[in-house]
Amino acid sequence: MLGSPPAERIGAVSEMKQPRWLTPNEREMWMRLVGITFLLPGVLETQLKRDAGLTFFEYHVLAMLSEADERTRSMSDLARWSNSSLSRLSHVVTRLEKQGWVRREACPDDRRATNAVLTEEGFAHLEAHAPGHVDEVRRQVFDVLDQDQVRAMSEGLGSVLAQIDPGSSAAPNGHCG
Amino acid sequence: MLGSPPAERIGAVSEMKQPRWLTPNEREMWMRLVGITFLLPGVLETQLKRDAGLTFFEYHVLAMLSEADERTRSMSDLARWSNSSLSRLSHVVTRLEKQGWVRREACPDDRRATNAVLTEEGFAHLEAHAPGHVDEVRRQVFDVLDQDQVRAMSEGLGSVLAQIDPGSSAAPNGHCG
DNA sequence: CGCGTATAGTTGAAGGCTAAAGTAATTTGG
DNA sequence: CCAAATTACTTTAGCCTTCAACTATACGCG
Repeated sequence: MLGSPPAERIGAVSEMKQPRWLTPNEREMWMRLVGITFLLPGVLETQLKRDAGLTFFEYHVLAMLSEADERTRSMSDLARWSNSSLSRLSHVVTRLEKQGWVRREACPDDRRATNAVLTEEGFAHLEAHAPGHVDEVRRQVFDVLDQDQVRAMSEGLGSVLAQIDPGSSAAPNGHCG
Repeated sequence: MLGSPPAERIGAVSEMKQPRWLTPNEREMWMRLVGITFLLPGVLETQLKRDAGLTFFEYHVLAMLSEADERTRSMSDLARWSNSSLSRLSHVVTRLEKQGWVRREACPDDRRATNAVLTEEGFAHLEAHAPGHVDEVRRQVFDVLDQDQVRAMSEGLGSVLAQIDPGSSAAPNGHCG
């Protein structure tokens, strides 16, 4: 239900606003993209859960924190950087806090804001398991792509991402306070 | 925690098995792919839930059924076609059954097997809302890509998908019975 | 100032997903 | 031809996510 329907059903000339069905090429790409969005997180999560006790999303949150100034970001910024809602992030940070990998701090400048800080243990845990994760990413993704393909996909994916998340390119890097 | 670490930490020549960190190009592509896998399903689901009362995954299941022989597939085949576990599919089909969009049928040939059948109402519902969904897919994805980009991405995504789901290309089309 | 609105974040309930275990039928291998 | 292993599917429980509601602070402006 994505490509064009049987010819008989297109007949009615008077019909307004024919849906712009996907071409065969588009449909093929679409099926593949859907397949990847469905399967890739699960594949990576299997390795992460087994080796590091982390969700793919949790790993990503820790990684985004590790690259921030002073390993600290406001919840809102961290949500933007990890492509999540504030609510989802809040729940996850609560979990990570219980593990001792992240700590919440009040922001002195803006008393509405909360900073999430990656703890030493959190950083150590990430550092310990990053190589295994990167290896898995390589095995599943980059080992089957050559440099030109990487460049081409990066370009296309960048366009789509800019479309679905216009705010992402404007993400600040700092924390508050 | 995906690109190379600061130079000081690479110093130890004797260190075995340096992780194969991502190059800047790879890292850029990776961040974009992760962003899309996190955000795209949600974006499409917003439209689908509002207009059709369907999850992205539910829509996909109905779509895969609609294209099968007699709009019927065994649960196992349907799971393969919709990139899901049998368990997830079973839950979803139960839900779709309650809505009257899908019906389960025993398979006469193999009494372990169950066929999922798209009902008339299910097909009508899909047909009614497919144009809106396709429009959304176009807006979010294909309107920002030219034909060459579509071909290039299709190729790259195909390689990755083949890697993470070797069984997907061998999916049969028929139902049992 | 003070009112309305926007921003920042948390929480709780409802529902979906995963993993593991359970049932049942079929195939395989001795 | 029977036991063991495999395949097909369902179910239960627990975790995760989403959605809506709520608190609290900051900003805009008449």
